[in-house]
Amino acid sequence: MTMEEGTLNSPSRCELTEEEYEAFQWDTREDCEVRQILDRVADKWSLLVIALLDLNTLRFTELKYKIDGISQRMLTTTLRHLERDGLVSRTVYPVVPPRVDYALTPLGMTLHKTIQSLVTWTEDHRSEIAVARDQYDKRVNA
Amino acid sequence: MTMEEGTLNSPSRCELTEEEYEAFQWDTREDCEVRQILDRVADKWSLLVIALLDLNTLRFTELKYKIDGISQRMLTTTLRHLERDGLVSRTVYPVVPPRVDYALTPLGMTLHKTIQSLVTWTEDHRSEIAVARDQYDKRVNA
DNA sequence: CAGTATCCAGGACGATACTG
DNA sequence: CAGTATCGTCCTGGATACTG
Repeated sequence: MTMEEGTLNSPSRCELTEEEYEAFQWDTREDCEVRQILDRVADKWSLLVIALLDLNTLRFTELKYKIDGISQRMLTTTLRHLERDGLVSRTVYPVVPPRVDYALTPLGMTLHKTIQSLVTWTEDHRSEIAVARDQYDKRVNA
Repeated sequence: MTMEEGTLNSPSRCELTEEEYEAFQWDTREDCEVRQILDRVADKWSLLVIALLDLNTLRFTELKYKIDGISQRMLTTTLRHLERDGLVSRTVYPVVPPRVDYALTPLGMTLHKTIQSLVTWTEDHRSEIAVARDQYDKRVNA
């Protein structure tokens, strides 16, 4: 297993020999590129915006309406970030009143499967998590 | 397609007829269970802790050492949250000096594939993202 | 409609000191 | 070693008001 450069992309433990395992080290440096991108993608609002835009192109107000609890400011910020990263495209129509459409770029679309997997996991295990929380709280308050 | 209750788990657009698509609506309510869990799992530090523990059991200090930039306080907080959600187990050995091992629970282990998919995506596309950022910055500064 | 600008509160977070 | 406790800061993010 070559490891020219540190990486967050790790094999599962069982795929490694004892030696390989010992040698393996993640790159968790705060300034590393992967962590910066992860922070962006794994962001609370980004996740929701991407998932919604994967369903279809939406206007600013439509997004704001569909995402409960997001403020105008945070929606703007989130969209700018995603646009900067090339995940979302912004199309302005020169009409009055203004119309701006947001859509996923091809790059953004490649995230669908990944995000879906995260959401699916959450839905599949939410009851287990609820149980775990109850037990934990009981243990602590006892 | 039945939709007894709103859900974040959405099909891809192409899988829907026009009608189904119109009827489809996510549950993005702020207080919905799925969003709460997502916020936990998609958290910056949680992601790193889970991925590291997936490689092997670690002690408190080992985790702190391996995760660049995390403070003692945040590590403790993150671990407590993950423990509460039943993703991480905490084992205390009654020795001096104390020894506490953290490991993924079976539930936590089921997250491996998902998180891995996220990290892999990030690594696969980081150059594209870097290019997009450069272009965006140039456009804005022009 | 689709933002930008400004202000401000609250929580996240780091630093530090202390303990079983 | 593995925390807890406390304090102070910074920054996220909400509320509000204004504009092309």
